[in-house]
Amino acid sequence: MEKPFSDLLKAGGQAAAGSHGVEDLVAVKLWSNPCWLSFRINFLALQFNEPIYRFIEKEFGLQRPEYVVLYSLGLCDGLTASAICSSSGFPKNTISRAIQRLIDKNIIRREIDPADLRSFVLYVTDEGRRIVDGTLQPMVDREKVMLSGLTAAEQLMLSELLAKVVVDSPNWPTIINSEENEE
Amino acid sequence: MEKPFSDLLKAGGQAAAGSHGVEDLVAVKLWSNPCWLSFRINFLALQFNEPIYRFIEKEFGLQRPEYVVLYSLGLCDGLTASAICSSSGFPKNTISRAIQRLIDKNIIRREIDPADLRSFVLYVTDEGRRIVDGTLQPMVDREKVMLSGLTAAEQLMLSELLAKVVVDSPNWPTIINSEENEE
DNA sequence: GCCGTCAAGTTCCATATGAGACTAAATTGT
DNA sequence: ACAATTTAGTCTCATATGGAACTTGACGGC
Repeated sequence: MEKPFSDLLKAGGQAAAGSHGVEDLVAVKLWSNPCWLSFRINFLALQFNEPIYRFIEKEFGLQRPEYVVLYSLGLCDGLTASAICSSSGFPKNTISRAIQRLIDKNIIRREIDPADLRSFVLYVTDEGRRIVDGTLQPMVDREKVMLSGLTAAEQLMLSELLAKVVVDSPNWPTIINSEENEE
Repeated sequence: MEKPFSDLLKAGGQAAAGSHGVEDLVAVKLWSNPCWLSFRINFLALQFNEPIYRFIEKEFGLQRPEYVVLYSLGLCDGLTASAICSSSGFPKNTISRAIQRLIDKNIIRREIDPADLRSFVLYVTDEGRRIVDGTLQPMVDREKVMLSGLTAAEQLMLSELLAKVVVDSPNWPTIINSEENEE
């Protein structure tokens, strides 16, 4: 009887890794988990987000949705709220609130879009730019730390594989088909 | 002047990928983002979690922390609350509440740990097992969909690389060093 | 064996969060 | 050109969430 491919996948890298250090239940979730991808992804997301957002909150008094808005504008000034929503996955009322607060704090400013009177175009202020600049380094450093167990070639490979999956995402269904669709 | 390695990393796979399909701002966050890792990881975590937890909520009436507890016990029966906390990253009061609700719904049961009267050992009931069985397939399917853009070899490579990073995680500092430590 | 410290869970409470209703502007069809 | 539909953003409200204080049991030193 042959080992199915799914077993290979979930145990991927176990032999090479050994098991020093990592906690018992984490080890189980790593190596004996039919949903290996989601555990690994969620675990790593948490390892990044938790310290970073704790730092940003403490140092600059911004909570996560606020920082998401600011960071998006830092990458690409002049966005609308809805663009930020759909690229970040936060619901629009959460983003709307975050934008209000950032405006109140004078971290971003808002202009009416003459082309569409329903929407607003958002810009980072000098104060906002200062905050982005103050957070970028810790974030980049955190990523460096998290990647430090991989060789340069492995990092590049990981980057490429993840990007490939993200690029493929528009092809995925968003709805999970339950047994029957009633009505 | 040479292209620094960090630029290579963040643009990893761009040439191969093309840019069809993926939304404008997502494309920016993919290819022009100093924090490429955290964006990709968070984006993919969301793409998995959102539909799955929506489904579980609708179909079984469990919210995320409740399901996290149940899933953990499904992998490894007889855990304590604190073990689930530290492997999942949820705070202990959230996990405590989730456990209470699962007990009320007769999805798990709790026994006193004779070795430590402070803690309880948790077990999945038949009803709980039924729920785990009912959710596993959709979760595995969702992962399959998300990975369908990669070849089998690439999937294995991704699995190994992510595992390697997770295994390395005990070596990372949890605290971000701000400029100065007051007091 | 007793005291100070630590660890497991629970409770309290202020706050963040998101579903859904709502307003107003754009767009589409006829 | 006007109704019908869609889209941007806001508001209301019930609920989920996590920090911090708290309770109880374990453990280590003397």
